[in-house]
Amino acid sequence: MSFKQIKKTRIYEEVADQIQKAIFDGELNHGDSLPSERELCKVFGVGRQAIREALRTLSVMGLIEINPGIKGSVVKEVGITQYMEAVREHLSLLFKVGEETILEIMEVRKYIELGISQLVAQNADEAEIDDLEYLIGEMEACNHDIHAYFPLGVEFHRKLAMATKNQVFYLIWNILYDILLKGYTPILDELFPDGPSRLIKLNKDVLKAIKSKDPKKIDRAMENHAEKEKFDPRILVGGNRERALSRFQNNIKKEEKS
Amino acid sequence: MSFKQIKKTRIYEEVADQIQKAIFDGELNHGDSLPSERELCKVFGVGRQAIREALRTLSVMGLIEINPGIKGSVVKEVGITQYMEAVREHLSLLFKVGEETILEIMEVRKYIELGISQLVAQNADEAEIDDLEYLIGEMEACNHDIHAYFPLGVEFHRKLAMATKNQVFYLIWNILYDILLKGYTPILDELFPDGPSRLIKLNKDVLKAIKSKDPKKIDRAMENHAEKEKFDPRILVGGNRERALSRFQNNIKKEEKS
DNA sequence: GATAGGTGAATGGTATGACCATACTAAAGC
DNA sequence: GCTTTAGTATGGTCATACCATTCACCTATC
Repeated sequence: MSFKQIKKTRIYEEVADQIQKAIFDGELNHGDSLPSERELCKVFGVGRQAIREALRTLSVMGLIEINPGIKGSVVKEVGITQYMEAVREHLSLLFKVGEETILEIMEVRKYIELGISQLVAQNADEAEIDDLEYLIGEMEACNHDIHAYFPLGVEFHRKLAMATKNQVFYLIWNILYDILLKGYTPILDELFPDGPSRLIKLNKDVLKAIKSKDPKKIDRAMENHAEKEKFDPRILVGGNRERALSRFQNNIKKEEKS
Repeated sequence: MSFKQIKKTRIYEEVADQIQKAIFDGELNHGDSLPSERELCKVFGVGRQAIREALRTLSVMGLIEINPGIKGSVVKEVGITQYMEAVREHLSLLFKVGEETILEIMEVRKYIELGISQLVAQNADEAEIDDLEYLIGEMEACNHDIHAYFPLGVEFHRKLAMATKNQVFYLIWNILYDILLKGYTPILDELFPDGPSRLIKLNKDVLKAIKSKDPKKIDRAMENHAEKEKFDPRILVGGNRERALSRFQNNIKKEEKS
């Protein structure tokens, strides 16, 4: 025997569900206007408060856009892109990033960036590759200023993510970077006291591997990149911050000697 | 010269922002009760409707829980886990999955699962490995029934994702699978008319590679797995559906001969 | 004394009606 | 023809009233 939910006590939910369904079923399409609140009251036979709360939830979910004035509520474009954008906005506000989360994100990023590089090798056109080369040039121009370099470095990887022509990759990359950058940015000087030259070289190696179109070379270059950019997340979020930081810097020096 | 926003015309937004800020700043913690709506009216000096809409948005965003009755509104636990869960719920309802999206998700999944497997090799304890072995046994027990096999197959990969001990991997995996499964499930018979034995073997190979703890073997096994499970997304979403399906089945036959 | 059941107070959910601020529209004035 | 102005429909807000649910407390019964 299986019983069903008797009823949905909350009217605004019922209203929201019906409108949502209409959107998914294609009865309401991107750009269409919804009836005004007062009309919806009549249509659904409920009070305006209920309608308003329903519309409010749909708005927060990113399905509709509520405009004051005569324009009213219109159905927004829905797709993974729009939704993920909304996610990203919220997410960057949303939570306190802990030590473990940073580390976990770094691990995931490693494989995401690996996938991105492989796809770029397959899908990028020449203009995009040229763009990337140009960026590397820009990086070298600001040789010893880590603050000038950093946005370029991020842009380089963002362009890579875009050149995959795969929006899911691009969006996941965005989400992960949003979180990581919040941590990186304030401590650039501490992390890279010797300037960006090391990082620039890593990027160059990655691009070179991509241009070779040899999956194995890309694997190696990305592995190296991930390895050398990784640092102890305690640098960001406390714990044995000092120790972690000096260990990281020692590692860099060792690398450079070898 | 840089001017700032003059004012926020919408009161409910202002209220929502303030409460949200209080939550992030730790003034309101997980489990705390918010004042009742009528009290909040007095505190903010606004009408109840504004308060309600503010609470509604916070509720949709997953920050608070609104309980009818004397309990009132309480602050929910916020973290990447909770947030991603909310995302997942919405996402699975949210959009029409197109041909390209499916293909893109498959590409991303390939690298996510690769990362998962590598991490599992590093982090899984024996009990978890035993669990996975047991699942393989279960799969073999339902040898020719693809419908009996399928949930086990999904569970196998879910357990893998969990055994990474990395929640970000787990959550991304969940999101991607939610979307893919909506497509797979209704067409199992067409996709795998010869039953699940092929798939079981792939899973066995993956587990074996993980147990070897050899990153290269894992790479190879996952590459193989991704390659052989991949099918033309047109099977799911139209287009040259018939052609795509028969091509997929021919590929299977070729494999089996070789 | 312990348990079952009732009672009331506080809460969120809904309805109604009024008014405001905004944005567009169309008529009026130049 | 252009600018200005008044009108109108919309979402945003407030106030009030009442309903439904929940929980805590009290009472009555065993």
